Amino acid sequence: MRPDGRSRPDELPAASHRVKDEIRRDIIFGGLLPGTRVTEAALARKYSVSRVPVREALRALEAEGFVESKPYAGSTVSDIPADEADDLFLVREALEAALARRAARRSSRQFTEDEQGVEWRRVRKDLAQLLDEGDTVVAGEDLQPLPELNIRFHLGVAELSGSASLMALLRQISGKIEWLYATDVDNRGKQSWSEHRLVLTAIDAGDAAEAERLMARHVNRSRTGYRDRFAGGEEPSGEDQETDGLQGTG
Amino acid sequence: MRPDGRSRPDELPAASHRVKDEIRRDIIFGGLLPGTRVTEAALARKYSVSRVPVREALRALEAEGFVESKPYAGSTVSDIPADEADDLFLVREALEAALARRAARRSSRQFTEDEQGVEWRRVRKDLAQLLDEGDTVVAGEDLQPLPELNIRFHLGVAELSGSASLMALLRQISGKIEWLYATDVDNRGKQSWSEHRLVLTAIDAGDAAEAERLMARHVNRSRTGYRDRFAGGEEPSGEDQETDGLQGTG
DNA sequence: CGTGTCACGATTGAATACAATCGCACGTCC
DNA sequence: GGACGTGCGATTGTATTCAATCGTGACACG
Repeated sequence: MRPDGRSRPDELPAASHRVKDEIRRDIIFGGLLPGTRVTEAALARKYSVSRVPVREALRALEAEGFVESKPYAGSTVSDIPADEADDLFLVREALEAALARRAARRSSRQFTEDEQGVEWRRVRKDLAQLLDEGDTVVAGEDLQPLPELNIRFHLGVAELSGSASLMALLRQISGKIEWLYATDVDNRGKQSWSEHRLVLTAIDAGDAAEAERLMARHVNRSRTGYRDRFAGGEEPSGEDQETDGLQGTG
Repeated sequence: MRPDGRSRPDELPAASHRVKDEIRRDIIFGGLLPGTRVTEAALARKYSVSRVPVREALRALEAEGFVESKPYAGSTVSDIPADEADDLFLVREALEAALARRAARRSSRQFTEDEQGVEWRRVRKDLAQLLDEGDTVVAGEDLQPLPELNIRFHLGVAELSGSASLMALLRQISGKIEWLYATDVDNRGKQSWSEHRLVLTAIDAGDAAEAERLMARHVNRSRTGYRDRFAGGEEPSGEDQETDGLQGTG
């Protein structure tokens, strides 16, 4: 599934893209904390490239919202206000529900038309391996690799959906969320991971409605889990119905 | 409100950013059709800069999903499959509902703390002018400038929300949607625009729930309008409830 | 002592120069 | 005649170089 971002196996990652992924990874998991200023020269030295690919990476990350830049003032790692977490989760729920639904629908169509089916099967196979890998981690002590596996799973489902636009959106949102509470993996990790297999099963069965429902529930549980743990119910935004529910007047 | 992206009035746009906005604008409104290959040299000539800022702009637009690049193969304007439209609308609804709610909540707090209130008032004032401008356009014959005004309004609300992350998400989604059916402005334009004033009124009143509801309804009407006009009900995704509705089990 | 000005180092923005890669037409060989 | 290898033009990727700007600290002045 190549959850690293690019999907073609034949393309060697240009330094610009490689650096971009590295920096983003450092931001989400590693030590690059919000607010820290990152200079192009330092990044260039760190990744053994010139400043040009670093600049391109920073522009891309700026568009993704992971860094903020001002002309002639440099770039700093942007910080996520914790009070945005709940909203991010709400958006993510709508997004991932759509992705799971599309993936399931595509799965049921995949057997007839053999076009690009090889690609689909490859991603599906990688996802299976990913699930097993995650199970091994969950069974062990050190849950530290779980957040990254989590992102890779969700991006894998997104890739199954076949929608590049929606997948790009997910990369932003899931990255931000994982970034927000990678520390909480000890609590939600085990149960949350087990839900992934359910979602994938529904996708395999081609049950779009079920896949959508399970994924929405999965994300929603993460949201409430996060809120109960960190925010402590600070956002009385209508709580459990994330949209108004009355519609169709148009 | 400076819906062009940068919010500080004191910063002069770097060529990289300027070119980025220009290209994106050309993609959404202008003549850059999906699938067309764009070479760096041509863009550099067109905007009278060197290739470097063009490359940075392309990397940013690639991250935003407006162009696709492969190493040593160049960049092409990405195309939005029409069948993603409905999902984009669903995500946008959740996103804009959150943005409107945040804006309203922030509005009610704005009078006490005078911090950055000047910024808020500036954006609010620009929005008022924008509404009037749009009304003038709607009253006239040529509705062509309406899509851009539409984006600017929604980005303005996003700016009122105070959340940079969510605003970045909106820039992608709203751009894509406006890109999808800027042609349909003749149909939905007039009524859709009138709804903007309602939303802004609710925000001014600080009524978070009402602002959220109105914005969600506004986006939802756009969605159904688009679906009835273009897709013709090809997506039986549960229709009018965009999420499962059962939650809170976690 | 506070304040405004200015010069300098550091850093970013952009342009030019060079290297690497791809697509394609041409030619050769079977 | 067709398949395959090759050379060249075009384009992208990267490095180097230079220009523009910002922040800061010293210093003179009121």
